[in-house]
Amino acid sequence: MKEIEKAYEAKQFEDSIYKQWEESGAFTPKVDQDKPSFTISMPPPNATGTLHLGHASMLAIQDIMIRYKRMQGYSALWLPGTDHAGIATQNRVEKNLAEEGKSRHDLGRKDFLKEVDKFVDTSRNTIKSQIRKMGSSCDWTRERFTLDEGLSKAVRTMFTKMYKDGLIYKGDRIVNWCPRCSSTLADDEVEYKEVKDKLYWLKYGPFTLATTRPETKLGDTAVAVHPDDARYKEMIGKKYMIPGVLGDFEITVVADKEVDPEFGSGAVKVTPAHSFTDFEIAKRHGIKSKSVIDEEGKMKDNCGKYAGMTTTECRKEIVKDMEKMGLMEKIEDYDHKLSICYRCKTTIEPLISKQWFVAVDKPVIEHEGKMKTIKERSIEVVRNGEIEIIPERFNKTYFNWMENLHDWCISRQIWYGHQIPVWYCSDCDEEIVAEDAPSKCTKCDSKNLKQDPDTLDTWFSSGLWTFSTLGWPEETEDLKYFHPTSVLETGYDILFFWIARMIVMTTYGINQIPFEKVYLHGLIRTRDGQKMSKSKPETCIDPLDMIKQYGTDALRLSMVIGATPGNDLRLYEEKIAGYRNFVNKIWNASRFSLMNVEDEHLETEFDPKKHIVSKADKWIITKLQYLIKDTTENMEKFHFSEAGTKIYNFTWGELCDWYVELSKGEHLNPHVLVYVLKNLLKLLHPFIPFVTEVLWKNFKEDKMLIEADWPEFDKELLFNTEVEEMELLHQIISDIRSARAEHAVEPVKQVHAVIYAGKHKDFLEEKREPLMRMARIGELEIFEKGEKLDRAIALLTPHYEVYLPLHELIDPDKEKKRLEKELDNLKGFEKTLSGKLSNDGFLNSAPPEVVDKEKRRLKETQESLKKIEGELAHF
RNA sequence: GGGCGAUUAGCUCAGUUGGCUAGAGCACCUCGUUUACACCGAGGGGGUCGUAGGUUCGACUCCUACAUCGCCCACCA
Repeated sequence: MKEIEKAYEAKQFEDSIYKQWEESGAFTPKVDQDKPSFTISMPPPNATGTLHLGHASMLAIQDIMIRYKRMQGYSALWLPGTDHAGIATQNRVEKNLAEEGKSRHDLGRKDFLKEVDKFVDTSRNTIKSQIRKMGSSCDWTRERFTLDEGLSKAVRTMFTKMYKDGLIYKGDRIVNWCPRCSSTLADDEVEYKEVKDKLYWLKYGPFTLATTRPETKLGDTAVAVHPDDARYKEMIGKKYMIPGVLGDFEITVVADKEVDPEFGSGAVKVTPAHSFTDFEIAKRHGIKSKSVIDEEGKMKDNCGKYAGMTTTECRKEIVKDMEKMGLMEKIEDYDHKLSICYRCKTTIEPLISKQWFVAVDKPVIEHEGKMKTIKERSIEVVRNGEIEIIPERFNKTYFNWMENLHDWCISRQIWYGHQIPVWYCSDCDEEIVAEDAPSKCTKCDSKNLKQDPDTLDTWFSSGLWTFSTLGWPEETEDLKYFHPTSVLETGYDILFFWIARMIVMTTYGINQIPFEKVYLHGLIRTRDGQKMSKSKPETCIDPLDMIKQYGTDALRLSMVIGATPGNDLRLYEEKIAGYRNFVNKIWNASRFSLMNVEDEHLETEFDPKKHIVSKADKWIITKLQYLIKDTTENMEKFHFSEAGTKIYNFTWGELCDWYVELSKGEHLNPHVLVYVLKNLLKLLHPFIPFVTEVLWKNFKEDKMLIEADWPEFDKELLFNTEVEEMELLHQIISDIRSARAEHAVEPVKQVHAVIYAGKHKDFLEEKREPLMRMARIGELEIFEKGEKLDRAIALLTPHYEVYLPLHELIDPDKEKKRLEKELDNLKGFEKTLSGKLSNDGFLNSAPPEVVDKEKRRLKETQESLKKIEGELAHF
């Protein structure tokens, strides 16, 4: 007999349980050649972030996978870490400085970075403790940070390797420039915003042409037309002087297929320095470029009176001036998409600048005797199934993105991050690339060396994540044993940002795939499908707040059940509360059991031959076996929602509603109760680790649940005959309860029941006790068969007939109506079935077992029909 | 412009290679202090499965269009 609290209070237990797990070493797998390994690299949250639902759901899903595999006997490693998130973090610190009226330039690079480190150190601890709150069973002894010693070394090593392979080059190229961040952005770091803008029609020498950016006219060097456009055929290749606000300037007319003759006037002004398309056109035709916008988004000195203005100011002025000069034909309203910075939403200025790039179309990887580009190799590993993406439909998205990949700009003009490992000699201009800072110039021995001031794109280091965290470039035991990792689990929103780059960097860098499977989860949304956004706090659910109120287990379940890979999930508080109720239900099922169990029951090992006694035992044991089978299969297929739902239904609908209820009478069998419960706790543990571990402590086991063995399906423990019988019992009880309610028989009232049970007579006789108790029967008579009773409720099925002779309590009209309704129902069913069975097509084409089933059902329906018709004849 | 997803009860969603008269949770209605749990129990109402065709003996499930909503990608100035 145990004393257990009436309700489960999560916050009383969670922190101490987590501590016990961590201290037990269960999170820290060993390199063990006798065991298979299972590895997940945790997508590193930003070091300065705080836990949001996105993290919470990823942690829940990954923890489920890891705990499951750990219980199955794998050496299961879940490697945690944090990302320095260069631009994001630097922005945060700069913002803090701005409040003190300072800029990063006031501090200088060295002191500014000290400031950032200080900030990161404290906020990293915040996110780490929040990861623990979710119950994440990750190995903190192997925790990494993208900017720590080892990873920085990995970054420099990879950069050097790529440089030597000619994969990294420096070039003047047009880039996405964020004037606010003062940095370049990769193509996929650019977002688009719908804006209502103007389309300006300019009188442009012999042309009229449309543009959204009249200020870039100052940088125009060409006009492009479609090669087949008859209107401009004569002009191709010629040069024209164009009148402008700063005087005439010269342009060349070029023909290019990119130009859409349908749009505007069919002629495009070309500003190679400030437009991606124009840059490409100019390159194709050998046109020079003229740069007129600087890195602060202001007009350059070569812009006369407009010099120093922002592009927006300049646009206003220049439009005014053009109108004065009669150069403006008309201005139309125009909707288009503006490129903005994904971090700060500032308008992007495309401009030409000297940057570092990764060449994606250069064949450098030797694979099966062929030289392949990183692009080709990255596509290949997914196409040939070495890497499997779940759900599969994202393959298409991945291929499409990869195929259209341009050279990747990896330099960023910020201070926080991995500084590019390139040094320039001030004396001889030599460029030295090295893993470690050189002490002197390799060419002229000069000690006047200056490191490239730029840092690397954050995704460069995260691209190495799966192997750099395991010790690369050292050939560590961990690396050999745990890599390639098993599953990479993350949101589909960073398929390109991160997953694609890991595939690129790993297949090239160490000639391995980074992971075997990619599991993509969806976004968590509000109840009405909105994105939760920080700018609208009322739409956000704070996971930490939910944990406080409902417990981590409830939160985890609410994010896993109902979620399918790649699809978004709507989450709301009632849902979490619902799963808190479930957690309490399992708590109370255990509480009931432990109240009815002695120490000896807990101490003896379960012996099916000795301990399985009743048909009820056989029924629940069989159901448990099927549950074990289903759950294992679903876990293997990553169907976590399905697995969770089935365990939920078993726990509530079968164990609690029936087996525990049966146990309140003469069927109490502590051995089976303990056996079922223990197995159930194991199955539930990956989903709701805390409550299951707390309960486990009552079962006198040496090991903690986290280290227990996953249950195995045992087909010796299937008792299908008993299952059928027990389900008949459930049916009778439910039927009687239903009939009582319909006739408004008070729940406390004990009724008289007569059952004609046919071949089930002995079985029901055996189950007399629960039948009477659970259906509230005072006097029960069971016969094989007998006469119909008058003034009684009649429950008529092919397997049994139940009469409840309630005499004066029965309203004959009501009973007649009830029977008629059922009759209608059955007649409809009969029609469907006999229709099917008189159809030759069905009989010939359907599989025999389906035909048999329908035949059986028709027979049963007809039997019921006959009985009810007979009954109705008496009214 | 291209691609993808969703559309099932008032709400949120299941429905696994086509085969019970379509299920669950929440909400709603009726009843309830029976040996864990009111974070509970018993019972109940509620759906022409977005629309229109097609394939099939049989379609929520497969195919084709369309509609609505949402997402992603793309250099239309």
